[in-house]
Amino acid sequence: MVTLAEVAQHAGVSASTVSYVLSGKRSISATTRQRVERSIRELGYHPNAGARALASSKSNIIALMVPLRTDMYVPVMMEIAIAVATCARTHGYDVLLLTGEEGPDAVRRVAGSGLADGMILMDVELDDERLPLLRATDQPSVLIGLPADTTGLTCVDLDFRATGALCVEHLAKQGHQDIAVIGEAPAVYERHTGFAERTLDGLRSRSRELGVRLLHRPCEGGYDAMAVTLARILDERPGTSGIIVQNESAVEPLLALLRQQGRAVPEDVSVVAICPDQVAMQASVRLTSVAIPAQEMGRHAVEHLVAKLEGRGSDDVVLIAPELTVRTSTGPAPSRS
Amino acid sequence: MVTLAEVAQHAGVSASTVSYVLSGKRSISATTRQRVERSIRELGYHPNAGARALASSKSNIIALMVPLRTDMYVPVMMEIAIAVATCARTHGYDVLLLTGEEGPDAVRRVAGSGLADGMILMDVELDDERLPLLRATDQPSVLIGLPADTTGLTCVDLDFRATGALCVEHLAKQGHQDIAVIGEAPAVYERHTGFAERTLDGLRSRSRELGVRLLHRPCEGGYDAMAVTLARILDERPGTSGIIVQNESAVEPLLALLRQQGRAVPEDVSVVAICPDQVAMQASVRLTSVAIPAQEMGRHAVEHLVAKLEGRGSDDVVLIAPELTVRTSTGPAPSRS
DNA sequence: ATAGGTTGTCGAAGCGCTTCGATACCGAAT
DNA sequence: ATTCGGTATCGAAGCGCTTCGACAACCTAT
Repeated sequence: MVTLAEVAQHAGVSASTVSYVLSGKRSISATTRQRVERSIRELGYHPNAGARALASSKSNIIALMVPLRTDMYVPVMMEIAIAVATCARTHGYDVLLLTGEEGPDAVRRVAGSGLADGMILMDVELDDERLPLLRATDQPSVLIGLPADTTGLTCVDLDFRATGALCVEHLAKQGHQDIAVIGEAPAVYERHTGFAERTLDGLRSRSRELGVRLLHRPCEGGYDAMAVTLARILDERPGTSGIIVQNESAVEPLLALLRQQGRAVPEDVSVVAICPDQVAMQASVRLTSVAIPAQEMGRHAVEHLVAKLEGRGSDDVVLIAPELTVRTSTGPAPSRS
Repeated sequence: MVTLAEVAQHAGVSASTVSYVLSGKRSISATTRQRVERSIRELGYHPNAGARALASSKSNIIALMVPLRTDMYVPVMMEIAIAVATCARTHGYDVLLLTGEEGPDAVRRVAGSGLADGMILMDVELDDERLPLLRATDQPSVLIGLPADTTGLTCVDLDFRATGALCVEHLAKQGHQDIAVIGEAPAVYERHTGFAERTLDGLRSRSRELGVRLLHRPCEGGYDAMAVTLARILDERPGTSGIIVQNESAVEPLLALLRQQGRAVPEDVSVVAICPDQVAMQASVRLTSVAIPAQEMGRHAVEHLVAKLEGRGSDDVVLIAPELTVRTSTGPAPSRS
């Protein structure tokens, strides 16, 4: 293992000079710099992470806390995680993967040990138990998701309220009067995951404004649960001509069931999904959808955190504006006959 | 930030004593130990990761390199990653998330900087460019997946050869004579991802042994591609009564298409999937399947790596035996009429 | 009673790096 | 000629921890 001292000796300079060449924190003459850089290359030098962390009290590591559950939004979570890792690297940071399992303890451990310079939390609940700790330790952090109380916190999320509104608007504009919403599993609403409630809020208030009827039903996802949910919806509101789905694992079952019942999409029923673009495009019908911008969220989170770590950050809430992409699953409402 | 020295002072002992209490590397009297532990608790002491890494030249971090692609086996990858993180924690290790993006450079960087004590590589290709480096730097590592040449490497994977054989066996035993295999996307075979070829190998040799006809077709996944692939298969082998799918994103489209064509599962066609249990159970038909044991693979990988790091490891290849779970998508072959 | 072995504790020497003066040199301004 | 502000470099002091050798204090077998 090559050390700074060896590089210094090889280049005929002092250790501190090499360090300054590396960090650029003091001016170094061009000739010296080149000599040092050459030695670094020739010896294949890599600075030792531990020593660096100790001396500078910065680890250049960002901790990313992902939910332990693997039963929901898996592709989204994965995409965010990868975006975070990739983006962090471009800023010179590595990413430490923490699972939700340890819960608040992980926050304590990471903050206490100086393992990471800051952390990004995913799957934040409305009243998350990690938040008090985060505030108390003033650990630089960014949340992906929106808790109930955001004071003193930096958050990034899709504007789910606007997302809901946008979906209703799109359908209403096409003349749909009776709209059904197939939501996440009941457990999600019970856990108060925020995004689900905000979406619902947007859906409801916009439909009220536009004077369309809205029926919301949570759904476990999967074929059987979807069958039951859909039957109930059509029973209660036979005139339903627009459906909004916010549940990845309900999308394909829904389409299969509609097909099976002889309801054509979009001639008889229009479907709007809130899901990653990939899901919308891979489905058996190209779905009109509002994308969940996983990459963008990951990138934003990292950039905000890095800004904080460099002292130019601020606490604020970034809501990404939703974008609705029209594909072939929505069209004008069938004329009422 | 509380330091070791402060704990020592508070407990009225020397710093080294505290260190030995923490590490257990030398015997400490019960009374002293308790006094120290109390001080640690009272002061809320957390050892500094950087200092520890520097002094002991062990970071207690495992690097996990995940593929950058988010278009394949996402749930499996995620599950493995989470299993790795969770299991690593039980052994006192944290996990550093590296994306495939940096490629071999990441190996160099991590090995050189002492950032991680060892690494786990996912999505290993038959002739992976990271392998030479791994061998050269004798970086402790474990691969998830099987490269062409495993000398000097430790690998963990599902025994895909046996998996293929098992699927054929199950169908053959039920009297199916004409079996179709819907495989991964052509790109996967071109990339020589190993597992696909090994599965195919198992499928082919077992079907030869059992005297059943086998037709293998790669498939992009998604509804449209599946429609084309299925049509071709049924055109070429109208008598096909058993289908084996190894492609998560083809499963649901396949079932939808069969339903649409009036082919009942399992009365007319039996379907066996090679996929995570969750996919098999959430599908519109409970699928008979061979599970991809993501958790187990992650756990194995960590345990092997930890063993290596503690000096009791050995280079070997662990192939996890496949298990076929019979659900409701397979049954006796329809009588030939 | 003495040598020999345990057991429990301490002090000090680093691990490889960053960073803060201090120093030496240069040209420009007085 | 002297002073001043810059620039380029060095030396040394730590960062917080681990670990090794030393050393008391004690127990046991002779």
